[in-house]
Amino acid sequence: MVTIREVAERAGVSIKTVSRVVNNTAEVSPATRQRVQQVIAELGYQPSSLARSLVRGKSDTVGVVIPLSAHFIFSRLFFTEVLRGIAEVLSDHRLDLLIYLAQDETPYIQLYRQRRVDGLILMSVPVDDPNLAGLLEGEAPCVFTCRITEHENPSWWVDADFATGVEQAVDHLVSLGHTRIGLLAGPPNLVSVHLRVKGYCRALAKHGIPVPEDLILYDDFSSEVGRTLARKLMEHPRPPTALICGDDMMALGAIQGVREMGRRVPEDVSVVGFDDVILAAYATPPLTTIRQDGYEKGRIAADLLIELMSEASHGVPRHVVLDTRLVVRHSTGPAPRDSNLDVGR
Amino acid sequence: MVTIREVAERAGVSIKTVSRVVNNTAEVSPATRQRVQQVIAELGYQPSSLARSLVRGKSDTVGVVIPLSAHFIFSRLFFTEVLRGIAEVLSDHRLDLLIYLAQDETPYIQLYRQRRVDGLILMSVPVDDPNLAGLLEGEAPCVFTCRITEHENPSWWVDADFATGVEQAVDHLVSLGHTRIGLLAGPPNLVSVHLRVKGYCRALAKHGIPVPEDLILYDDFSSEVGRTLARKLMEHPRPPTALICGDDMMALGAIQGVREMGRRVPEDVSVVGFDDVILAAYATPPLTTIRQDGYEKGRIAADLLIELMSEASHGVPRHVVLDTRLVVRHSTGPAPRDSNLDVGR
DNA sequence: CTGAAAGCGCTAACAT
DNA sequence: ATGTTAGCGCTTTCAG
Repeated sequence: MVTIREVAERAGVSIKTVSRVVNNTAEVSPATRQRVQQVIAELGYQPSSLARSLVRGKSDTVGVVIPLSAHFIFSRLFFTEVLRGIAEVLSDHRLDLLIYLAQDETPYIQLYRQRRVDGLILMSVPVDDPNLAGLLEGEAPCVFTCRITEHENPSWWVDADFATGVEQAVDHLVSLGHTRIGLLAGPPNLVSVHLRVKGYCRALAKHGIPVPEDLILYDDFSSEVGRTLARKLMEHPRPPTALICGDDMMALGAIQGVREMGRRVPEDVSVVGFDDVILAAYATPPLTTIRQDGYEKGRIAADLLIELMSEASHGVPRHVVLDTRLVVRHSTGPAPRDSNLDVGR
Repeated sequence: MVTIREVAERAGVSIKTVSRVVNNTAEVSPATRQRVQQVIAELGYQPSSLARSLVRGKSDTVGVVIPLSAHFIFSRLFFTEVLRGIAEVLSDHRLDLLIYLAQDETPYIQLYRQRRVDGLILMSVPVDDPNLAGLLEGEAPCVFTCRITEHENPSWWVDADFATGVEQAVDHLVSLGHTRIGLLAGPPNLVSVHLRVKGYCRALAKHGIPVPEDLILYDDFSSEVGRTLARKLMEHPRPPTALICGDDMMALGAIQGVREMGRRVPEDVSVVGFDDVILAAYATPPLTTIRQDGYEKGRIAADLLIELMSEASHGVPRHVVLDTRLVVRHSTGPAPRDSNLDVGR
């Protein structure tokens, strides 16, 4: 590896002068500058980012922590979109992006303690994450791409308005005549899942429909789980005529499960997804879903972190709530005529 | 930030002893060890990875270079699968993963020159990438997840057997009675695209079908392009009855384009994709496609790199060719009866 | 405009 | 078993 010292020797100057040329700092006589630059080119010298970071006390790297199993995350297309947003903004700011898969209970905060990164972006942190305590005490600059509690807290975050999103879905279904609406909410240790349930209850109440506790199911986001839960609900004595799912993969699985039980989508059962990942539009039938903009979420998360890192005083916590939007496609339709005849039984 | 010096002072030992405890090297008396460990815990000390890397001369980080626009890459689901494979293996080896978006002509090799990473994994490098020269001279340990030339060269790589993959597709279509088969190959600056064309020609020859040069189209992998090219081919005086596409997104777009021109899939036109990303199975109709295992590709790439980095002598170049497999779903069917009646006109 | 020296936080010889 | 001394490659005072 070519070092600054070799360049200095070869150019007949001190290392400091080379440093000045490289960093374009202070004035160096044009002649010297040119000579140094020439040697740099000849030798293919590149300053060691390690040494530089060490002395400057920052790594110019941001860690994106994915605190779930890799398989799980990468199969959630939505995260890919968030990642794209993050990657673009970071790249624009010449910040490097370190992906960190935090399996199990990895104390990923060490990434910062070790100064491997200057800040952290946390994707999908569950409420019971053991790192949360330290993070909330402001140990490291970090922003979350999800809320981590429903109460006020000093964290910086971007998140979608899940409650309103689900409410939009319920409104849509009710307008189609549905009154038995199931909810495959997602894993219970995510705030966003609570919010989905909250929106669901709020919307039903608004329409004067009692909340059917037995139609609210919790489990991981995955098509397999969606399939299983949908089958289960279809076996209910009074099965729902519509299903709202925590994410699109779950919805796709649910469609499959519904069909396996001999029902059609959307003629017999309507299905709504969440996220509007690329898959949704291409599905069979194209999926009605609640859109949240992952790319934008990622961009904002990165912007927030950059702002946070630049403040010496970690300022007042900021958070951004992103709107959701119902995208109506073909997995939802009018409630079947006779679906509510058995109400009185 | 807590440094080794503070720990040493507080524990009343030298920094070297602390170092020994942290690295579990040499023998330290149990009493001392325990005292030091206690202080470390109290102070929440974590060794600076920066300083450590600097002195050890390696960063324990691998760079994954994505030398195309972020949007393009992230919309190619296949890369997400490769990334998952890479991430898992790296994580198992306690190697960090740096994502680098190399827009335009970024000299990404500097990541290594600056010792920011110990090695590079390169995704989808076009033949005209200006960094290739340096890379092939062995400037940095690197492995490619694609071939970069069709000839022998000293690079390490994993890649799928594209030629055979497309050949499998042609065989399938011919067995269904198709003789006019179009190819939406992909961007012309990718070796894998040349190989697709090669397999296509080889297979047609095998079946005694002349190669229809005007049915081979080159352009980026994207559903939009797939749509446009498919429409174009449908306007051909003797349109193909089957389309083989360079990847699944392109195939999905092609299905759309075919439909827009008033033809049905697969009754009038059969469409085959490539990759078998998760989307393929959920599409309408479910897509017949040539499967390549991205996850495996990623894992192997990472394994190869780890092997390469551990060899002082950069050994003999290794490469791995992955099998492809035709997955028949519902986007392909028998050639329409009268499709070849106009052969003699 | 340029250089000498100190030191970022750590590890690795080489003592003791 | 433990400490001292040099650096790793760079930037930063502070002089010249």
